[in-house]
Amino acid sequence: MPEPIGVRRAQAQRTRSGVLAAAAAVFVEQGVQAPVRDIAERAGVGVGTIYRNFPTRADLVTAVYRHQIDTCAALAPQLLAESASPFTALTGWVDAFVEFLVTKHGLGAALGSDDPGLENLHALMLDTLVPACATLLDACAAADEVSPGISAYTLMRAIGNLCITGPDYERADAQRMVATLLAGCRRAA
Amino acid sequence: MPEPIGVRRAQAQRTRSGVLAAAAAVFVEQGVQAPVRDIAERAGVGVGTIYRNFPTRADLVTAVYRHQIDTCAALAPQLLAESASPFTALTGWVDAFVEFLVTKHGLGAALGSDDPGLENLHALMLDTLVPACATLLDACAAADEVSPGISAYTLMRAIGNLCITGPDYERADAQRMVATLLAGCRRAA
Amino acid sequence: MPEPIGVRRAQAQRTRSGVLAAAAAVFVEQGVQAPVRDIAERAGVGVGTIYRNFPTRADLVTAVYRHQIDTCAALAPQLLAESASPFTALTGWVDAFVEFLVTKHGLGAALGSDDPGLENLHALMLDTLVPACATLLDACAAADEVSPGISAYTLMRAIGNLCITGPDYERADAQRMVATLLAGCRRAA
Amino acid sequence: MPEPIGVRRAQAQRTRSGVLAAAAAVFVEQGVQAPVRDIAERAGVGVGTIYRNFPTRADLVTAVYRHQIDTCAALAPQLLAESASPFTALTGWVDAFVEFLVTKHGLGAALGSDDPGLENLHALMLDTLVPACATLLDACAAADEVSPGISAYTLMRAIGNLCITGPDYERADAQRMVATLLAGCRRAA
DNA sequence: CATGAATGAGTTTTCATTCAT
DNA sequence: TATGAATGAAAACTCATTCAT
Repeated sequence: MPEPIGVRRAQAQRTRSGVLAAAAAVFVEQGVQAPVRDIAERAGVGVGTIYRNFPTRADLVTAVYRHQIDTCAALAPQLLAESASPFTALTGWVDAFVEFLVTKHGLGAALGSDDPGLENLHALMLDTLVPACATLLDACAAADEVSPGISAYTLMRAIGNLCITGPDYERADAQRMVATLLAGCRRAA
Repeated sequence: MPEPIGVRRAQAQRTRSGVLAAAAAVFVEQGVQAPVRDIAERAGVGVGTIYRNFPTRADLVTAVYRHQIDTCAALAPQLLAESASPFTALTGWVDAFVEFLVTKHGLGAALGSDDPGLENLHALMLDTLVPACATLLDACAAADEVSPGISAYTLMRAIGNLCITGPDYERADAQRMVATLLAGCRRAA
Repeated sequence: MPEPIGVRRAQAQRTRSGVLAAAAAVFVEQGVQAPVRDIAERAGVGVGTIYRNFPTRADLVTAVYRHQIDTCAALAPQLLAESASPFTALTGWVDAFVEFLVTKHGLGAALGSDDPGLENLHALMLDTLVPACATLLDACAAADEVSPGISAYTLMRAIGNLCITGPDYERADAQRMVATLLAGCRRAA
Repeated sequence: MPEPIGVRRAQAQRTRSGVLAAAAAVFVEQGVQAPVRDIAERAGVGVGTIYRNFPTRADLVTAVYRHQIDTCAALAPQLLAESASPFTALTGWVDAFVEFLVTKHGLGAALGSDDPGLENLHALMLDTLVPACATLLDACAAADEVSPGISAYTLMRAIGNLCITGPDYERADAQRMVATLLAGCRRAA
């Protein structure tokens, strides 16, 4: 009774999705360094399955955040088109980015980490988020709203760092500091 | 003459200093979570010596940074007295703080960590650095140079985070972003 | 057919049994505080396997002795039914208990230990062996063959202690002393 | 200024006594396996001093208990002379022995241990306590008060074991069980 | 393809013991 | 002789990773 290939593939995809959802949840609770076993248990699969689908931890981390990263990137042109000024668009976009970061405990640290295994995530950022942010920054610079000397990458790393929360420095604090940083960018213009 | 205490004490002090130096170096390379054994090897001592002098990792981390923290704190009143304006003093102090942070890779992360073993370091900051910074912030607020809504603690955590460096986000980037953050504080005034 | 579960489970069971056998042997030689690594080596498994199957030392100790403890407990009602007098039944049961103890060097000490990790074993005794012994003691007391003032728990602890053997105080000595203790119980009646 | 030898020797003796007192106290609290450092701290000396005076742990343990052992041994002929019957003398002597054992937590276990380092203590028992006890036992046997088949050594080991106390099996329980054992000896006569 | 038992390297931590002073 | 800093072997425990089924 040879199974139709499509069924298998669909099942495999479901497994993969389950792992991603579990990993996302565990990352929120424990950070991206959480034990593989915890993720496997949460997903209801064996650890082997995790390793099959995501040979390295970075692969898993990357996959977990790829969709949200893409969504975030896509927001840039949309905001630019809708907003009254480029800086307003930038502000809106950064708000969304921050929201993304503070919801995923540990990702900020992951972005700032020099763990060689997290290169993929870095690459993903460089390839999608940085250009998106750069578009906005360039528009702001063109409108003379921010200094042209600030690179999108550096700004995003800074924002990523500011979003590393903890006791006595929580979500709201991170949001305020990022807003302050943006204000500093504008003033520099 | 049961013992020439002075000699022994001097030797012990030398050992202790050697451990501190080794730990500082290893922290720069590997962060404050570096294996105790690595520090012992670098210091040329047994692990037991580390544990004798610094029973917990936090004790070691704290000791490594205590002197510089104290120095940094002492700088605040001095700058306030010398500077043309409170904000200039604040800027100068933050420069020194950043210098301290970027030199000690991993300390920024340590400050932001919720690792229970790092409470001592937290306490040290709260007890010395935060009041020093608060003095400057209060002076700035009194001179209407910054918004009164920014707490010294939050600002320092933010600066600490901004100083988590890595590939493509290095010392100079951190310094620029901190300056931008400060500019944002001023603008808010 | 994602997995032939039965085979795996059987193998796991075999591993578990092997660990139990190895632990039993090592306990005889070194006592229940023997290094985990020694047990792992004797069993031909990694230490991780021990920890997987028996997260705490107490879990392992308990598992090693559970079967024999249950068997011993089950003997009590049987002997009571078969024997000419309650005291004869008690004597027979204590013989079996002693046999159990002297075969497992170190268990007597384990029973007497206040090591918090051995609570499980204590609990196991209290839940199974003590009631079994109490049944016999009560019957003896009812028949006026022993003094009613002796608690089953205390008697078993005493017997456990008497069974801590060593050079110049071996199995036969322990047996004789336990018999003497029992004789003392009877005399008190 | 050459010190008079006698002064030095007296000082050394004082040190030795202090160590013995400290060791006795620590043994009561932690058992004879207590860390050497704890004893040194309690005695207010360095660990080196302990090792100088008592190269092995057994030397220390033995020295700690030697005086009391001697005292206990000396009690035997005295009780035999004073008592109405040999068995009464034996009972009194055993009471004293038990008192000695239950006051020194861990000594009972030490007596029963096959730790090769505790041979000295064993030897001390064999040389002093066993003969003392044997005198009493022999007298009892001669008076037909106990069975002649019980060796003093075995009886003392048994008593030592019965005196290993712990939670739920305390001093009073040990005393009762020892009394029961003695009763058993008598009955056997 | 999925499973999860097994592995063992890596880390922390404790303490007996030594030895320079 | 006394000191106690230093040592390092020993033991516990964790978790990433492999692989037989």
